[in-house]
Amino acid sequence: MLSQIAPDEDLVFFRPHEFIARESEQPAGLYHMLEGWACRYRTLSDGRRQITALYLPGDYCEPHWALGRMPSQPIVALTNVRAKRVPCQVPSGALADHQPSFWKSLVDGCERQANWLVTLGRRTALERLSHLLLELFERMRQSGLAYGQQCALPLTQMDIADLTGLTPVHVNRTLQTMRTKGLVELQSKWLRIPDVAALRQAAAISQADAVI
Amino acid sequence: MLSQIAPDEDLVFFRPHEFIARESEQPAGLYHMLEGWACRYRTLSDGRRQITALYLPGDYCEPHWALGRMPSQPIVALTNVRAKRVPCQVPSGALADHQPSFWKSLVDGCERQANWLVTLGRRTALERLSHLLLELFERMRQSGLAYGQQCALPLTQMDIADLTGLTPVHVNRTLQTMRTKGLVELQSKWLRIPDVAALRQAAAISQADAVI
DNA sequence: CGAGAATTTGAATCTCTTCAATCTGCGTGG
DNA sequence: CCACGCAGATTGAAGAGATTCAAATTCTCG
Repeated sequence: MLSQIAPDEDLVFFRPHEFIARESEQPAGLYHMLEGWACRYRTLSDGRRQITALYLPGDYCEPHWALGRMPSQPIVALTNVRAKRVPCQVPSGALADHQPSFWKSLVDGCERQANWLVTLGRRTALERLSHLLLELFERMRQSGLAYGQQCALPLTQMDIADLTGLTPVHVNRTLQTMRTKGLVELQSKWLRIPDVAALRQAAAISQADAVI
Repeated sequence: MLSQIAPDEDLVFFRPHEFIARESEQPAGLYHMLEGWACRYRTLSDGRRQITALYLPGDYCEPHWALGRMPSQPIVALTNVRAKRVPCQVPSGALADHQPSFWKSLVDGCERQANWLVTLGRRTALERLSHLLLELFERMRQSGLAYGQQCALPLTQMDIADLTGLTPVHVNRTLQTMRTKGLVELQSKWLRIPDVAALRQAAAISQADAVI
């Protein structure tokens, strides 16, 4: 009984590169991200890697587990991560008030994936990077973690390459093009978007579309 | 009362190219596919198109709608489609026996998308086509619609291009390479896979991985 | 301050795209 | 029954975007 209500009982921490979940291993619970970033990915036998999801503060990692699934792709922390662990089931009982954010997390994740399929399948390098930076800024903003037109972005260019399906070298070159055009300022893990409308145009997103 | 139990009341049909759902328009219901194929897609302003989901017999189109979402991408029939329309909510009451297949459809769709992110982001044309054909064959097989090592595949090369993020021309050339190598036989909307193991290898899928 | 990680730069190469033309299969109508 | 028309499939040649490999530079942190 006591263990059920002790608040720090379910607080967990991860260090960068530490596994939060391994493929086909029952996770210890569902993680409600409080701080830090994590990602889901797959590595092919020859080393090619693709990141398939990014978990930011406020996200559930990973809603599917509550529907009786095991992780089909590993998840690692990208930064220091602080999270609340909750039982691997759809929030109910005392946690029932979490239901809305749980379902939102699940469906948002699905829709983001559908959008990324379009980006990876049909957009150019410049469009992919624009799309990624817009999405991340918007997600940070919605979590109250953006300050004006800037926010933290704790990814290396290699992480960005694995997100966008490009090589690190090409990410670097394209980022420089974008800086030259005044589309973004990105340095030392900090992102600034001087003109959101211009970046949206570069992302080949019609003004009407949602970013996330 | 009567209308609730009349069995053909909820049977609906669509013709090729007919919209099953439009972006941001409340759909008439959830469609449980009985026969035929449909797809979800997005078109960019300059005409580039990416298909983001394929609905085959047995699939729910589209589980998200039951969780209070509107379609974020349009859905059209690719062939003649016969489907059962059910209310836009998680199956309950008299339909409660559909719950397992409903949740499975939802999570399977998510996992397929995650796999496709890897394919679009990191795999070559030959690997993408191999992956697509394997997935489709496996899904048809699980629905009892495969015969030995063959099944129907009612897609044009242009559809395949929009699924794999390639151009129709390149799909054509790559398909010929695959035919030459004896990896597939594909003609007049009919697919035959002489050697599944060989095709899996071509898809850069380790033998342990699931296809879908 | 030193060492490893991350970023930047250059040159050559390759995969895939683009544009254009031709060929094939098939249903319709004369 | 054959001609026509059209969508889909096929082929060729040239070009663009991204990759690869290698090396140099800068950053970050212990």
